[in-house]
Amino acid sequence: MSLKHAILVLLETEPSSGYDLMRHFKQNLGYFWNAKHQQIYQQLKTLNEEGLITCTIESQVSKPDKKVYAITPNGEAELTSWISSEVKPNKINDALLVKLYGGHLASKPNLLEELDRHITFHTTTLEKLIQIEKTYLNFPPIKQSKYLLPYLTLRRGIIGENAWLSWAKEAKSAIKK
Amino acid sequence: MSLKHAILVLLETEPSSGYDLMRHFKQNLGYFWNAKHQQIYQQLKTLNEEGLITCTIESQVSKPDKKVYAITPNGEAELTSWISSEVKPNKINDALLVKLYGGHLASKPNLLEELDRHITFHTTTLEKLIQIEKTYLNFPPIKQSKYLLPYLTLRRGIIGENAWLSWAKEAKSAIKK
DNA sequence: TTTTGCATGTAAAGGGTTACATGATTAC
DNA sequence: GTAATCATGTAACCCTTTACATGCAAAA
Repeated sequence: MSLKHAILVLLETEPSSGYDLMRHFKQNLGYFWNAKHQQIYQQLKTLNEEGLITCTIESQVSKPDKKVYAITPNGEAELTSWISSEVKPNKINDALLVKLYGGHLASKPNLLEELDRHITFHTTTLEKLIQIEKTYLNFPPIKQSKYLLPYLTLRRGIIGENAWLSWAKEAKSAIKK
Repeated sequence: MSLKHAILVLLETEPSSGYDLMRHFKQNLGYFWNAKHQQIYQQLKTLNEEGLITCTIESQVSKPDKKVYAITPNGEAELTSWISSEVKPNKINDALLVKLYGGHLASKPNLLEELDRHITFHTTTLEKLIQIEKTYLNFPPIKQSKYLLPYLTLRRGIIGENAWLSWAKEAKSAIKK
């Protein structure tokens, strides 16, 4: 259960609405945490009931009202304790690999097309991450060291996507033969 | 929903009991699909009710009875149709990266210890995969080409774990500074 | 004698997806 | 006029984890 903690981490940086968090997940954190808006709104409700965050309604000009959530001292305590505890290594459930494993039931063109679709997706993701990295590398050294830890998670994305793509290349040429 | 299909893929190769499948998931497929025994037994029950698999009880000497499941023609049809359809790219939810992202709330030694724990885990996984690869590479060419697709999923594991480890190395030395 | 392996499950709770639902504003 | 962006939610269902539950055989 870490959507809870992912949200707390984001709120610890700055108070945000559910919609803000949603964008954050999509843009910045998408390569390591994903959540749908329904899940985020529900989780915010729960965290609010648990007293880990507070809610303030903000009126806006020519835009709907916003519910801005901020972390409470209790929330900070919960987050700090979680951050200091051990996390289990990630569970991997990869449907594409299940497909490949049983790929003798599909046609070769079918498999290659599917691989290409995924290659397109991963290439786009990698390009986005590289763009973000460029921004980071243009920061002055002080700002760079301030954002080192988020940058390292970005590096994980870049290294991971590169590895995925080189695997896909290998797999494609092996299947073609 | 692919535990269903992961099980069908395995049963398509050979009839197995829930316990057999569980071992299979732990040993061979653990780097791309994970499931607990409770989930497997439940899913087998469902698949049986849906008529995608059949169940035969096998008595054994000095061991408990076994329920051996086999795929039915309906199951084969379902599996073939799934294999030929598109799969969504994997959702990534990585708690360790959430922790790192908010790592300013933890101590440096704490972060490094956690990284080391995960490095140990990934190193062990990689070693196991390399052992399996060695076995494959000693197969005669005909057998190699027969098991090419499962081998490619193994390659994904090896390339992925190598990438993870080189990231972790980079992350550790960046944090130490 | 205690642990490991074989073999199977139920029940409750938690986490995540899909479908349904609304409504204003802004840009094309 | 049509699509996208902003903004929030409920309900049903599906998937996964954790806790509880049993029992024999073999090996350490």
